[in-house]
Amino acid sequence: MASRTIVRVADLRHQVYEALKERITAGEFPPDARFQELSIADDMGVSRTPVREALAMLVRDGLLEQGRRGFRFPRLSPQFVHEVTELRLRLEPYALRRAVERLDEGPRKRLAALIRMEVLAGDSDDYIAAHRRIRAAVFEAIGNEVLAAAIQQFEDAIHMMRVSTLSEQRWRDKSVEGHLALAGALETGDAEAAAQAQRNLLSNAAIAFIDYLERQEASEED
Amino acid sequence: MASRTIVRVADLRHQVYEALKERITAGEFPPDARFQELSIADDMGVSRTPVREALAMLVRDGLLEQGRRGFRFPRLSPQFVHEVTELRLRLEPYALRRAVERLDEGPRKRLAALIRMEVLAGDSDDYIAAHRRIRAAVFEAIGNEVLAAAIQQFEDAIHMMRVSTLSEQRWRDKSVEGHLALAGALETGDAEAAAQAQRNLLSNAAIAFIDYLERQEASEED
DNA sequence: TTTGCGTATACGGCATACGAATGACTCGCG
DNA sequence: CGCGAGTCATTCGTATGCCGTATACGCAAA
Repeated sequence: MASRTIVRVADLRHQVYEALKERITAGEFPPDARFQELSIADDMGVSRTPVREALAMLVRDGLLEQGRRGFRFPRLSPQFVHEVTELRLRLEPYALRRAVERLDEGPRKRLAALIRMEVLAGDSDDYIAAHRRIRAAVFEAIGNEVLAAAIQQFEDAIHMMRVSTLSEQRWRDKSVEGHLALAGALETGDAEAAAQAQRNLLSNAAIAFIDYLERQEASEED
Repeated sequence: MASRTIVRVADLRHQVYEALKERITAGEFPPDARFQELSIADDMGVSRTPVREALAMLVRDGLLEQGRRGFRFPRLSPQFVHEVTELRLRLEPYALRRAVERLDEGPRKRLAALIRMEVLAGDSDDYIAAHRRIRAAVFEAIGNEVLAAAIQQFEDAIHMMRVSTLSEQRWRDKSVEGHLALAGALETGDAEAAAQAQRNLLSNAAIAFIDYLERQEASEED
């Protein structure tokens, strides 16, 4: 008898969590979508219990917020964007500096090569996915899990912003440019240049999203 | 009929959460305590459901961790302490600088006065509680909720460390000294001095807890 | 005495049922 | 025709039961 691979299936709540998260970050839901325990449970063929717990996890991630009745998307205000950007500007350039100082030449060049490769991604969706992989690789290189966790605490909310901005070629170009600068700094081992490259990436991201929000608002009041 | 005061009772899960959190941060449980849904539910006279959700929230706070079976206290390793300290050193002095720059003279002096008052707290427990109130006041003064959230993400775990160290007079003295320096900087509006005072507080806290861990370890292998 | 296996029990994950509260809708009155 | 009160549908919060599995304990054999 052939030995069967034992598959340890994840908890239902985690499966529901992953499924919802994927659909949300893929932009499948309109901004005013409502998330109800029962309808999700029926859709997925599970009971409300794991759905409930999955929704609670998504709230923790900042991807949803809980009103009196049901769950909605949180409103991404310019205020929030500014506050997140201030935090990111405080942590991410520092993280890059630390990573460069900490990595040996080999891993450092490998990381740079990864960035150069990922950045070639074709369309918008590919690019956004590549963006995530780059960030994951970079922040793993910090060697400080707590710091990485602090940075990634708002990663999902930030991801939602990216979806809105990186679909435009011009912002994608800016982003590629910034990442190439980052890759260059990693190759040469220039910590300060890496930090500066990250600062530029962050500034551009904030500008792009604020711009998006403003146009959004303008088109709403017609 | 006399108009009845409307009391909005919080959800059971939040009540359970608060109750457990209070007991945990008060140090009522031994380090190897096990947290089981059923026994807690029986103790509090509720069902397992709200207890389940409360425990999940405590995990999110880093106060507990979930093994295959039940919930335990996470192990606070020196590694973790160093990582948290690195993050705090990155954020908190900056937050103080920002707060000083942002506050007008009135609120700034009120904050300083609050610190001077709280710091007089008598015994260890009072002092730890006062410590929390000071931090809450300071970080509210930043005016950046996201940044405050990032700082307070590990607040509960840090609180557990404080309980271990501030019970000793010598560390409490160091802490009072640091807070007085901070209050002085707030009064004069010296942002850089405030940041420096916070750096000192953090360094001492880390040294104190590492020292505690080492003695802990030494006394375990007897 | 120790190691390994088998069984018992305890505990957590999920489903489901029930009650309560909220929000929507309708009907009636101004 | 508009506004308000009452009713009804929805949906969340909590309780509880069942099931699968992890852990612990005891017994037997080496």
